[in-house]
Amino acid sequence: MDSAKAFPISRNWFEYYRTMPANQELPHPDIADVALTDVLFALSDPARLQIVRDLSSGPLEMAQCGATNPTLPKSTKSHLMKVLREAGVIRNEPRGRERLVSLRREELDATFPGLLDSVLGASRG
Amino acid sequence: MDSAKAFPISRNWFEYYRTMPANQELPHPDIADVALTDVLFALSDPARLQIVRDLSSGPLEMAQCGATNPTLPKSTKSHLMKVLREAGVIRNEPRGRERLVSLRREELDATFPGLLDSVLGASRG
DNA sequence: TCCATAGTTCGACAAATATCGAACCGTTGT
DNA sequence: ACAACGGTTCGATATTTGTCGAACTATGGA
Repeated sequence: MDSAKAFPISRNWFEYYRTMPANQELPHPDIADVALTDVLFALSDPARLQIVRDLSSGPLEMAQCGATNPTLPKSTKSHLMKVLREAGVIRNEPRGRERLVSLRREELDATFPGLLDSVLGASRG
Repeated sequence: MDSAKAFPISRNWFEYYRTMPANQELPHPDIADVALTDVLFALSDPARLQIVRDLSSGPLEMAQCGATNPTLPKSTKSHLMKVLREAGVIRNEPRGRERLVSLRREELDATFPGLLDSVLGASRG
């Protein structure tokens, strides 16, 4: 009876292992499937935009990304990454215990020419 | 006592005339006060982006803007315009009984070089 | 003078997003 | 082995944003 307690809230073994993968491959959308409005929305949040700026000079391990915001709860940060990832803006791949995050720059440039450049080039936030 | 009924819901004369101007000047933000994220957010909605595209070839009277969406309630449309206006993307000025809507292209280009071009140039939505 | 028109604001409600602790897992160092 | 670490997912809650009818107004024309 307490076997239910062994697994997370109201979830069987199958669903459990299907929905709780840590440090595993995360789904990335095909760039052909992302809409311009998705990208614009992902970039429209200051915290997310800051992450993108941090990544503009190269890939980073996730820990160094929001270095500007050291008190940011990790679940929140993870969520920001998720929005960016699902919008096709960043790639997030497991690297041992950590995760390497990078901009999907080439793909974005090919699909939305000049967009990332103008956003990153803007002096004001 | 029924003088209260003469004016809209629970509002005195002063507030009434302060908050209910139709076909009057609407406030436009100084371009120096708009953040990049505000612009990106305004453009991140398909309906709003469509309006911006409609305006890319020149000012339009409001009625011709969302011509793609003829069933759109006017209050909704007005709201879309408000978001774009408050983000500094469009100008909305009274023109007799109607309103002339236009892109604040020069100002935006000067402040966020290349942004509008890349967004309008994108083939995909 | 009166009416139809274009468009804003309000107000209430619906839907999408954000926030963050708790639970959890694989990796790595000890 | 095992505990600390980095990071995701869940679930609940708070906040923002979207939707749209109703009320309202100035304008322009009949």
